[in-house]
Amino acid sequence: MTQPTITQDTARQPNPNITLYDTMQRQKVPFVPGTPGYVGMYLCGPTVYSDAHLGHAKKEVAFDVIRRALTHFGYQVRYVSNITDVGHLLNDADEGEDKLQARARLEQLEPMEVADKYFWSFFRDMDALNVLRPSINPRATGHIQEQIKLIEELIEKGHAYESAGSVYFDVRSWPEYGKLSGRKLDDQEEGTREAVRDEKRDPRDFALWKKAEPEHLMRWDSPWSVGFPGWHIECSAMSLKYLGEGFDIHGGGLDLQFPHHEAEIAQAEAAGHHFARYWMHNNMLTIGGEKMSKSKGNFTTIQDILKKYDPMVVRFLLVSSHYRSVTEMNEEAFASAANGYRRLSETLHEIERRLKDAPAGSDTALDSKIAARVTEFEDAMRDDFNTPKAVASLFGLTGELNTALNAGPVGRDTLERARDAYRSLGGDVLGLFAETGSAASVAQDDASVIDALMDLVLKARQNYRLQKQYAEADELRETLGKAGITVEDTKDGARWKR
RNA sequence: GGCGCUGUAGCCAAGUGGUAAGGCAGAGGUCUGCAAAACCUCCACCACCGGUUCGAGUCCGGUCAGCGCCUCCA
Repeated sequence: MTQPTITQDTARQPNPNITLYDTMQRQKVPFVPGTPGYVGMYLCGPTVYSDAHLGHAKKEVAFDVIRRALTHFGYQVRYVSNITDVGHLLNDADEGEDKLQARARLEQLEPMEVADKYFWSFFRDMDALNVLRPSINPRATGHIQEQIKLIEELIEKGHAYESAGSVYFDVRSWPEYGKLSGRKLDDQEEGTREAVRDEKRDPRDFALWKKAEPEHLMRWDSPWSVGFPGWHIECSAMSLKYLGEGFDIHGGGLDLQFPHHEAEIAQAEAAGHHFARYWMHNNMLTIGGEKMSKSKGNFTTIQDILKKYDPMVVRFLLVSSHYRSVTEMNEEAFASAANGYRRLSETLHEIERRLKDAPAGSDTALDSKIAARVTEFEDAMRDDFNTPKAVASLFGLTGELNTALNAGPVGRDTLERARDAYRSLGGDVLGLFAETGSAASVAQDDASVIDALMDLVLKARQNYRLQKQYAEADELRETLGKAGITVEDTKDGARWKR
């Protein structure tokens, strides 16, 4: 899998006037990074205890596109996304077996084997979807010391307390708790079971450190007990470690807004740190109007969908809706995406074919159309990363180019501008047009053999056609079709594709 | 119950008060030996009822329907 090259256009202004929707302020605001020219962003990554599904794909692709767009506009981006490999509890009642351990028992593996198994499968899926790897990919189990240190700071400042070997955040000591999600403490239900409630000063206090039960496998030494860190503390500790005080963007799924992100903020700020300056949340992926989720069981894993559709089609479908909108998935949506995406990529491929043998010169009228579409695309992305609008610009460009290509030869300079527009906007920014299909998997040697054979076959067919022996010509076309090869007759002769 | 969101054509999906982007599917056409591809044309009383306004999908109020969070979740 080749990672796309991000080209930096030094002529671009360092301030591209990007606006984004900040969940904390509940409105679109101008994006101004803390350090001019640089962006630090953190994305809550997966808990590696099962295969990723399409909901995870929406989140990963959404923030990947944001990262790519920021890079496109000239920022240097440090993208940190964690791996949660500590087995947190099955529910927030602070009781019971952890998710990793449960899975390990099921698969007859050590908890860390489970974590690594799904760690690798996660990146296999993300690579297929052309999601760029994080700049830094910290694992929670590798940062126990940092988490303990943050907990100590919180105890020292009077915002956390130890109880029976566990440590809890004291929500009543931090009035700002709830500011991200707009909740008041009194509104919240109490979800904790009786036994644990006794350990807490307030039922809404959440765990920073949990004392391990004897049967709990993942455990570390700490000043309070042999145990494991709470659910929320890793993200506070690791984002601050790798991005520093007051980093720019914190992202995640809308369903993490409360309690996870709320807790992250409280932990960091109560300890005296400056936390994220902008909060961005992607909306959910739905199926039949309902959120796709592990617990509902209505999920499709990325692995399963890739058996049916090209990963670029999946990605195209995801960027066809806005990251803050719900994305509805069904068979018709996938089929629609497959057909639409094919039209875009076929045009790009036709341009690249023509470039092999293009006349010198350029078409100034077409050049200005291309330039207008590039501007249109970039304006859409500047406006809170409006990918559906940006995709519409690509379709506009595609129609204009196909009209010109149908009309006759197009000059090399113009073809190169067109190709660069596709590769830069559709490729580098939206992450499309990565060659991952069967065509890319054919070895180079085989490809040249196939090319030679196809030249021969098409020449024979052309002879039949010239002699008006259409039955024979059509039979050749049908036979090739059954082998997965499409033959199309054009003004410039026949062409084929797999 | 509390907080919040959404309802735009058969499907997916944008939309910053000024006569509804885009894609897919569908219909007709151009091109072609026929196909295919491409291109052109056509295809929406914006859930409902009030209100504000010269003007509302867009703002306000209400009704209905659906969804999310408040428990693990992306």
